[in-house]
Amino acid sequence: MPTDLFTDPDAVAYAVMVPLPLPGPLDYLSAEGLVPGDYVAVTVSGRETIGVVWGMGEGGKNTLKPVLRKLDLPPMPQAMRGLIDRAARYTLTPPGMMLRQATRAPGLLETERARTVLVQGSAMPQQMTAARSRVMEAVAAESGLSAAELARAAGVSSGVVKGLLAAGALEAHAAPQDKPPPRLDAEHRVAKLNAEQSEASEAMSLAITGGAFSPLLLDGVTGSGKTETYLEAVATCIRAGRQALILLPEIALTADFIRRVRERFGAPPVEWHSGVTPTARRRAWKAVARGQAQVVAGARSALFLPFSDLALIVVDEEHDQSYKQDDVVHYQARDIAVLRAAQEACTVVLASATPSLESWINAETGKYRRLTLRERHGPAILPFLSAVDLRADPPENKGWLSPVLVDATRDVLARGEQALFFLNRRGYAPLTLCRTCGWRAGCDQCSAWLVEHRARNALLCHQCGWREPFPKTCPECGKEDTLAACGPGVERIAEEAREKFPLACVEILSSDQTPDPRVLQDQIRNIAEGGADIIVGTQIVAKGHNFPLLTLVGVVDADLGLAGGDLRAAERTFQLLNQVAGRAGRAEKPGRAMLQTSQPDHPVLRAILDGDATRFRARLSDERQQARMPPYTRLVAIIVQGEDEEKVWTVARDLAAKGSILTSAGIDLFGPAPAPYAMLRGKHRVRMLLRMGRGVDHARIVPLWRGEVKVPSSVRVVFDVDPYSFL
DNA sequence: AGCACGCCGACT
DNA sequence: GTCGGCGTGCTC
Repeated sequence: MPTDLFTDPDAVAYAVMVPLPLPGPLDYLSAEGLVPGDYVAVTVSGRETIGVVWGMGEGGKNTLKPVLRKLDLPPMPQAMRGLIDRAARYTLTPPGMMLRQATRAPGLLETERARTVLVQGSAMPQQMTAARSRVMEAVAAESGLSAAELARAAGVSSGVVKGLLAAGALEAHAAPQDKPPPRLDAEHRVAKLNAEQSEASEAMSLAITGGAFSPLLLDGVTGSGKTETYLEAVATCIRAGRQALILLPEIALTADFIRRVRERFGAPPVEWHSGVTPTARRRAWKAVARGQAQVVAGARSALFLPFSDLALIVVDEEHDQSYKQDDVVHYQARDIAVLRAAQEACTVVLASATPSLESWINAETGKYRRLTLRERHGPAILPFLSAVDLRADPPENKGWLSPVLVDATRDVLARGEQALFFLNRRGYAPLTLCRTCGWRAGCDQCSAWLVEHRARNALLCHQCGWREPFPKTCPECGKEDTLAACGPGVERIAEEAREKFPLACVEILSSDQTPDPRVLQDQIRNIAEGGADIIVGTQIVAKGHNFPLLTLVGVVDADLGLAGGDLRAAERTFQLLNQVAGRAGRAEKPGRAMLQTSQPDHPVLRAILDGDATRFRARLSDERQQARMPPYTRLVAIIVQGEDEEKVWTVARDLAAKGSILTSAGIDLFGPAPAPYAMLRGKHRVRMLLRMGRGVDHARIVPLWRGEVKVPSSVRVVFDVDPYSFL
């Protein structure tokens, strides 16, 4: 790097985006003739960071710092830079934080070590022994192997390889250290599709080869074979030599799914999720950037991988809540997937048995093309659904399982089949109180009750993770044996199940049973294979796994999700209960699902029982339109938070005082009001909500408004565009 | 996001 | 008299 860069006639200023929460790119000097998309190393406040050239900078300044070096990585394509700009603008996030999502791989700044690989040489060996010809076959079959790997692949000693190298039959070459992922074969095992599936898969393939932005909604009932249908579209991408991305909710990214891809294409996809090790992460990122990764199966963060030639994005279980990221950056991966497909001019398939209202409306209005799978694959039929009216059939004293459900369970167990009791509530009891003085166990740091986990003899805060031993006496009045558990969690239902069915093996399936997802997978597999008679589970049982012996699902409290009055409560309950009910009878045996409820006439429960999803969504859609709610309008949720309650309220009130900026632009402002969790992890939280027509340019108005108020750094104002959580 | 600079409490 | 708490402000 020349020290006289300021006087170098070739030195040019470049705008470089860095992965930091800055309002825009920073300017640096370089004489290397960089182009937009080039990855570079720069210093920010004295620290070396990765950056991406975003455009030309403002020249003429003598104070600019130099670009340290250009990195040896394929440049970030224009489509990806466009995605980052647009996603940042829409979500009211600094663009650098979006870039951060796209550069989250270790070792990008380091120069990659070379490794020596062997290729076929020009000379022929004088003597061709059996061992030697095996080596030559192996080198022809798979390229990019080191000497040791080649010897292994051919089943010979390293001496044979060395001999061939000396004879010139093999030649050594320098290659990047990271081996490309195994090749997938589109013809490995082509699936036999039924008429409906073929039609859908052909429509997808046509869209892919068409080379234009095509959003598709694959609406297929549980068990209709959505996965094998879209995998045929993935095959089309592979045949075209292009790339495909399959997004799954983190929890559905299991060995089971990877196995299906391997069976179809003869090799596994590149994986990208929180469980991937740093080395594998670096390899995956580079393989994607170099166009070597043909198929990536990943969680929502995989959307920000630097694909060089993306032809298809599949968003499986597109309705799933976990696509909404709500930590550092707030975004809805399903929406970003559509945005990315628009940038790449490629196909995006949103697949679900219970599509989200947003996607359903987009299909109704023709924005998305709908592909429907109505037939359930194979012999399995949809479960028989019924409501148990808890007012007419109440559980006996101190229980939560009604006699009707208990009887049905007895029949199922007598046939050697499995029953599942579903309750979306971890722990033993959601509330503990003292019968003498009325004390309730609450978290000091959050406005939430502590949940009793009896197996661990502890009280836990489900918001911040606080844990304390279960008290022997009441902390308030000091009396013994006065603490009462109120309401059920899965542990308590399991206890009741063990009392009612002492001979049955009862297992709890809940995310907190084990911290290791692999152990959990093993546990699920063991249970699915008959390791339990009765399963008591939270919503993790709803996601993807097959339980072939399961023929009865009892939903302990079908009303649970309906309370709380949040926008999507009805929709979410509908999706969850539908999926849980769909767990029953997936193999040869017909199943039934019983929903315990005290409001059997509630429209959501009626819709589930009738199985008429279309009418349900039409009704929901009307309601939203009447109430001027999404997707007919856009919401922006705002949380003002900080440790100092007074400062938090001052900021909130100052923002509200400048509300005329919003109202004159056609934006309604609600609040400020204390958030439902008014305190979380020791931070006070005040909420505001903005509502506007879909045509309002929130990305222009909202920052303008926010800029009018001076916010001390001890208070944070967090924006959540299209919020899902209202806590 | 890090990180350095800057004013007010309990200590060798 | 100092060491250090984290509030505030900056990064081309």
